Amino acid sequence: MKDRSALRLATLQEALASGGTLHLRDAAALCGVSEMTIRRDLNAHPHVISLLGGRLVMAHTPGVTPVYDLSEQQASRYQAKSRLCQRAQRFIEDGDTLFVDCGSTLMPLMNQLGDYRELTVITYALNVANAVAPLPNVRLVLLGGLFYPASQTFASDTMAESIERLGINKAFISAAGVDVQRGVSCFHFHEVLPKQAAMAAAMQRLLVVDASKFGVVRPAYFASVNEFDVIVTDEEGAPTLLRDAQSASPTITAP
Amino acid sequence: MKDRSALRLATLQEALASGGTLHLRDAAALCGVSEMTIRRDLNAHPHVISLLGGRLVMAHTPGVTPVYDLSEQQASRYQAKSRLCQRAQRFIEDGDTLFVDCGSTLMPLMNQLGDYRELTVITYALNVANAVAPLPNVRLVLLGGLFYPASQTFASDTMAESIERLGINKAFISAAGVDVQRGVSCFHFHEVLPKQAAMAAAMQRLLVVDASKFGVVRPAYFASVNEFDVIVTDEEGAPTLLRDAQSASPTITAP
DNA sequence: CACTAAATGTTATAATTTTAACATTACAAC
DNA sequence: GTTGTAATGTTAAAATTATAACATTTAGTG
Repeated sequence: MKDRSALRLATLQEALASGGTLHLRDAAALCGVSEMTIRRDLNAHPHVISLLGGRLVMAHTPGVTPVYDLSEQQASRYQAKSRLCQRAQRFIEDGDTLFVDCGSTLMPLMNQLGDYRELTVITYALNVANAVAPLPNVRLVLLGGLFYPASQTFASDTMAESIERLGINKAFISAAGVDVQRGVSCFHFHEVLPKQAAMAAAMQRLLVVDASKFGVVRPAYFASVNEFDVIVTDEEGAPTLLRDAQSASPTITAP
Repeated sequence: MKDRSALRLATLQEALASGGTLHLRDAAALCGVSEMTIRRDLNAHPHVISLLGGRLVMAHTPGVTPVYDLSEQQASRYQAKSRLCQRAQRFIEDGDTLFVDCGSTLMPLMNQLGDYRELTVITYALNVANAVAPLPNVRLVLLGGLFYPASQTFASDTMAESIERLGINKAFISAAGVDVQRGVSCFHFHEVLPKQAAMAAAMQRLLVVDASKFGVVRPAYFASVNEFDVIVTDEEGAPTLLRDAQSASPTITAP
């Protein structure tokens, strides 16, 4: 008589598979049993569906597992990223076609895109695509290929040509390291090609990095500092720090 | 003094951006204000973050918006889809390279892919990609392009060539209508090319449809019934119903 | 500095969810 | 049928979360 429980779980799982939450009482009605039974089912298999304040959600849904490790320190870093994107946002105009790089730096920017009348976003990052997909005013172009979980991005041989064919207005590029002598770098080699292609195709190149990346060098080099038209950052010293050792001069935005 | 609220919201948004939930009390501590203030912030902007039983989650997280329309009738349909996919699953072998079509029909199948040792999934649907992305044993190839919200799929001119270059083992195709005379059809025209390309490239073509699609014709025709090697369905009468009017004979799986 | 209004905090109360304990029902073996 | 066991239902109490009302603080203004 253990099948019953499994069958109910399957029912609920399917009900939730298409996305959404289900109230405990609805779940009970759906299966024709009491709420208590559903609770017991869920307790027996906590990995499939989780109960969040009386509502059932798929356990593997990204964004359901609790976050424990939030120190004050991290909070301020989050705020920093948000402020960084607020500054970056000033460069966006209605009707723009934006290339949006991978990583978490530019995510706050995506949340602010709903305010515009019409935009086009081009990206090769799954998290960026997911953030933009629900926005009705944003046209989304995802550059596909083989998925790399580490960076949540796609990569393919033909991505460079695909990018060339697109009319990119502004390229928002993120980085894991920025050094005046050693250039701009990231962690993963498969990110290099799309970044370079986007920078080559774009009319304006904007590097968005918080101050913690300065003086850091990561394995995958992809550009020199003066290839960028604008550098959006959050450190006061940044302008002099960057301008010192170079002849060309990107606009540097910092408080 | 409205900036404060916005700043807190940004903080929380960033805290949640990496995925996870945050308890109301932690959120309050994080921002250095009372829980009540966080509640008020959230109420003012209900579209960014939603409060689920005392926990904050990103509102756009797939699987957080409530499901309202779950009648008994639909419950049985969900079960039907699940059973359908259980039957379809029998055709999957370890090491396979699968093309997975768009729509909700094949979603239950994605939840069962974690059981295999190694698989490759090729798709042009965002919801399929999101379901598969977290699985460590599945290699994901997403066919990119312009995003069509109605079907959660991508489309591009070069998709057909991209598919040709891939070694597809089995193509799992879904449909919105199946008629012996008028063929197999779907709602959106931009789905036709990828479906046809996948069918052409695949070694085995499997049509997965529940019985409610029989005798239905939808705007976009993409194949005739006998182009499929296998038809996975859930109606008892299906085998005779389909085999009657055709000379070629796909294997038809039904209870 | 006083004054106003908005923002935030505090508290009590209401509503909801969770837990636990015990009652009932359904099923299987004899 | 009887009996035993597992599954499910019911109910009350505990814990948590949501709401509302009012108190307090804060920022801006003349």
